[in-house]
Amino acid sequence: MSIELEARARGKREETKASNRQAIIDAARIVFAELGYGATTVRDIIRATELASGTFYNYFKSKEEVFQALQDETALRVRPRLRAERIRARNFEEFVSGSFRTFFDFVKNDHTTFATMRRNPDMQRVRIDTPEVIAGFDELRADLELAIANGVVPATDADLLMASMVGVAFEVANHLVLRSDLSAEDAAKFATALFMGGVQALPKKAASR
Amino acid sequence: MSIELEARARGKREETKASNRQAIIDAARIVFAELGYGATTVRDIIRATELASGTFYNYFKSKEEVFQALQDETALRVRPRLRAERIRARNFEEFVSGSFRTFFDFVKNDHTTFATMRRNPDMQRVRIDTPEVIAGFDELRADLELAIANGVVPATDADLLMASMVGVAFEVANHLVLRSDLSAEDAAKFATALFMGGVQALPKKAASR
DNA sequence: CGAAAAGTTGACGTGGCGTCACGAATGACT
DNA sequence: AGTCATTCGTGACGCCACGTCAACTTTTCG
Repeated sequence: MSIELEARARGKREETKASNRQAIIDAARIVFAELGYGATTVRDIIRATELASGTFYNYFKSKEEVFQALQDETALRVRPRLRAERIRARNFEEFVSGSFRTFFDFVKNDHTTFATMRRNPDMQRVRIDTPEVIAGFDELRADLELAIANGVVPATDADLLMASMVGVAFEVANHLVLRSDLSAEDAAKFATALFMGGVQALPKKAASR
Repeated sequence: MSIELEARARGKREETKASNRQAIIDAARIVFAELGYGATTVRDIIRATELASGTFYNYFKSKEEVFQALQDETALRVRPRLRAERIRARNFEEFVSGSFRTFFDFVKNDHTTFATMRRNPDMQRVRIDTPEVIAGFDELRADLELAIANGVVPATDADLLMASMVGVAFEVANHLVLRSDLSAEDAAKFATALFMGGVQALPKKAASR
């Protein structure tokens, strides 16, 4: 019923296109999680769908591109939460703690996404900063610049401050996944304290970038 | 002459083994830097040597293993410098600033090593934490635990503190390579200030790990 | 010197890659 | 409803990288 409605609204062509694309992405998520990113081949992904090999290439150029689509899907879920948290913040402490807590909570709960990057032969990590992820970084930098302009944060290099927050977030997130004795809350408290104490001491700079 | 001496001392067998292994590593360094890690194939590396394809597999199982050997070579150069810097430190400020300065100096000067990870299709980063790299992390954590035991640093989670330093170091290093307006010294000053201000505020913890 | 051990070589079977000619499904138009 | 053009799924194909292995060459040792 709803399928028929959609078909009438969008046309059957559009319909199967969307469904094929999603089928590939869903299959890829499973296969990546099972074999690890490095070991997965395009063929593995195709086999996990009911499509022919040629069809894959109508939608994606390579497994890298599928992975990007996955990452973008994830980033699209997290980015608005982070943004909302920062906007809601009435002071810098809430800005920082809200960001870290939201991110770490997400990592703890959405194990699969991070597990993909982790389940790899040996100690190899793959990180792809997709457009959506980069946009998230830019957004954070812009918000930091705003905070600087408002005098909430001492004038310093916003780009480096952003990079530091990102670096700590990702690296601590790894330990969060590996250590069972570490809660998202404790990790967030740690990172927040580090930055709240740290920003006061940062070297002054005229304008950033 | 020196070759003959070495041959007599070590045996010709050992001699060519070492030379073959090094030839592969050297070729790999060039090829990785040229094509990027992801795009490089084992065959590309072999073609850059004068050896047959079968010979490669007498020395390495895959391109991953060659890359690990490269990483280990690099880590082996940096780790002692970092360690020395931390040992020489007479207080925690020197500990932190010495570490960051040494690391960032290395990244700025030894462009090739970091460039390999960077010259990749799109925005894909590959990071392999080899045994040597992990040993470096462990060493840093141990030194931090020592600093805590000596009361130079407030008692906190040494593992998280280590992760934070590593995260900031790597992420800022990326920006260091990309931004022409950023010197190793400025980056080190920034990171040092962040941590010197931050550690004072860190949440207390009984014993770490 | 001669035989055994160690190591090198490149051809080979396997399988993934991306393409493309074909045919089926769709939708536009009458 | 019927015709036609367009879009898209299909899978066989040529190409190349992979890792192996039997034959060959070099080194070692008695």
